[in-house]
Amino acid sequence: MPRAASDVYFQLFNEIGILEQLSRAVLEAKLPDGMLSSHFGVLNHLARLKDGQSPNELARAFQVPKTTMTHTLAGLKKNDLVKILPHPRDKRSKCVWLTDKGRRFRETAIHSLRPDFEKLSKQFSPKDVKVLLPHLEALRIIMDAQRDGE
Amino acid sequence: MPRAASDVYFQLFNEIGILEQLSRAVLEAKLPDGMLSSHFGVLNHLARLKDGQSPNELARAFQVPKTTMTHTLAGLKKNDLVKILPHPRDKRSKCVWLTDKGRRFRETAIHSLRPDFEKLSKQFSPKDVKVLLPHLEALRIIMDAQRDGE
DNA sequence: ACTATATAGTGCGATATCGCACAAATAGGA
DNA sequence: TCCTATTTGTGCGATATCGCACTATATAGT
Repeated sequence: MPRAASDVYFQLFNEIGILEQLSRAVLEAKLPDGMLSSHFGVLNHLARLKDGQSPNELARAFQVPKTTMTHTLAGLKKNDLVKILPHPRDKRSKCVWLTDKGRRFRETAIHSLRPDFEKLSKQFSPKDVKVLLPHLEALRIIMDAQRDGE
Repeated sequence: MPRAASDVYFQLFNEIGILEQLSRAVLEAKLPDGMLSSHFGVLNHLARLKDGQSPNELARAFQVPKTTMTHTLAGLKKNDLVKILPHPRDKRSKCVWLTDKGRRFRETAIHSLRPDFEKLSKQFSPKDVKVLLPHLEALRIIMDAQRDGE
């Protein structure tokens, strides 16, 4: 692979990294005190896809060590945002479920971001987003698959 | 702003967040032992833009508390990847410069990512990247400006 | 010049994240 | 069945990150 090609990939992930920093700051500014983007991320994941997943599945989904997920889940559980039940068949494992409070919390957090999106939309329209989004999704799906692949 | 519009922005940043997790894992897998993406990020920033910046400027660039940057820079300095000199005029401030070792380290790290990019390119070509990159840059510039703006 | 305010960097304690190692349970093969 | 290897979650200690408060310096207003 020629250097120029390698460089564009590097640039791509550099931009993604910067954008993540910026958007995380916007999100965390809206979250209540002890709440971190890692907590919100788990709530959002459970709500978007499905809850009842195991801590281990969550750890792999977030590319984070199991111990970190144990800790994050403990925080969510302490605030009654999730409930953690034993797995019905596998006695090693557990299942993480959203509580009603957890669902409401996520909804509220998303809602509170609307003014930020509103402001952004004046310079970067929803149509611009709709152009961008499919490409990002495609890239994400590919990278996700390559990760599982080995 | 209608809910549907708000949702696409949320989706956008969700994808960006996931992609950042995935790419950070790829990078950190290639970094030597005590080295973290936060360290590499600073080296890369100093190399891409310009070195000689103050710890405070770096902290603001990375959206991170000053104390965190102090700590990160201490780690880089300990490994002779940066040198930290007093600011010539402002006695409160300091200037962070890359050492030759720091520059080489960054080059090596970037080089070591080439096989990963190579693999990715089979499903997501450099041309695909070139379509994506300008949109991301535009968004990043806008968000960066809005952040400074207030 | 003097005072009040703002800014740069850091020490300190709290929390988050990580790597290692382990116990309990499961899965797979002889 | 029995033995081994794998998987799941967690305790523990180390490092990273964060918020608060403080010192030293610089800036602004008078």
